[in-house]
Amino acid sequence: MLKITRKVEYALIAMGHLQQKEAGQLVSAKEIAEQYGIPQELLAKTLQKLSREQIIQAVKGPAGGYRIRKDSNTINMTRFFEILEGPVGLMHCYFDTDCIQLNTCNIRTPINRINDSIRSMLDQMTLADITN
Amino acid sequence: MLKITRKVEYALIAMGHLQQKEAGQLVSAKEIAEQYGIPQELLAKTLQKLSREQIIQAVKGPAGGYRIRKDSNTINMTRFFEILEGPVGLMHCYFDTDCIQLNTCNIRTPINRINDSIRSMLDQMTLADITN
DNA sequence: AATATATACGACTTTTTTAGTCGTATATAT
DNA sequence: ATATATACGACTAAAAAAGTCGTATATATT
Repeated sequence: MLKITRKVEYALIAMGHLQQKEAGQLVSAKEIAEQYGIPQELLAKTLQKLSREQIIQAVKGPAGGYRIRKDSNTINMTRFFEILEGPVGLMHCYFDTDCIQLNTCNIRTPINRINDSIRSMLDQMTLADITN
Repeated sequence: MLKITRKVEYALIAMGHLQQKEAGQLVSAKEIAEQYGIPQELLAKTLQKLSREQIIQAVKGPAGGYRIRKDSNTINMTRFFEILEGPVGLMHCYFDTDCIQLNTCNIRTPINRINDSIRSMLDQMTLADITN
C-alpha cells in the first residue's frame, strides 16, 4: 500500500545514473541493467516511455543509448510518476465516475484532500531532488 | 500506484459512519455493508482488526455491533493505515534488508526522504480529519 | 554489403498482491 | 432453543505488477 512500483524505482535509479555522467554521454539500458541488477527488457521499456516524453534522449545503433536532457531535472515528480504509471490518486474513484457509491460515499471529499496534499508535495519536488 | 486499498477505504467509510451515530450506539457490519454496498465479510474482518487494536469496541450477540471509542478520532493516519496494512513505505526495501541492491542502490536515501514526508503528513492527520 | 548492437514496441506469461468467500466457533438477547 | 452478532483462519478469485519474447528499425563498424 502506498508503494511506488518497480518500474518507477528502476526509472529513478536510471535517471540518477544518467545524471552522474558528463553531459551528452550515452549509456545503454544494458549497462544500467547490469550495474544495478535490473531486468534489462523492463528497464528498456521504461526508458522508452521517458524518451517519448522528452525526459531523456535516445540514440539508436551500436554505441547508442540514452542521455539526459538539459532541463530534465526540473521535471516534477507528479509528472514523472504519471508518465510511467498514470494518474496519481489514492482512491480508486479519483479519475473514475463509474463508482457505485457516488453520493453515498462519505469519504470522497476528505480523501481527495489528502490526495491533493500528496500531489502538491510531489509537484514541488523535482527529479533533481531525487537523483542528486 | 500510491493507492490505498479497499480494506482501508471500507474502514474509513465505516469509521465515518460510526462517527455520525450518537455516542455508544452500536452498528452492525451488516448494516454498514448494505448501506454502502460493501462486501460484508470483508468489512467485518477489517472491523475486527480495528477492534483488536482498540480503535472501536465490539459487542457480540443480536443487537450487537461496533461502536466508536471515545478518543479514537485522535488516532493518526499512519497508525490507522499500519493497523490495516502494515508498514507505510514507498519503497519495497523500506523495512526489508534482503535487497540485492544494498549499497549499489542510488535512490534509497532520497526516496526515504519522500517517504518520511508522506509519513509525517499522515502522522499529523487524525481520523477525525477524515471522517468529520 | 554484412554484421553486430542498440532502441521501439506490442503481445504474452508469470508472479504477487489484493479482494472476496466460506466454514466453524463463540457470545448473547429474546 | 434459536437467531443473530462478532472472531478468525483457510481458501479461491480477480486484478495489478513484473518480467519475457518476438520482431522491426536504425546505425556504427568492418
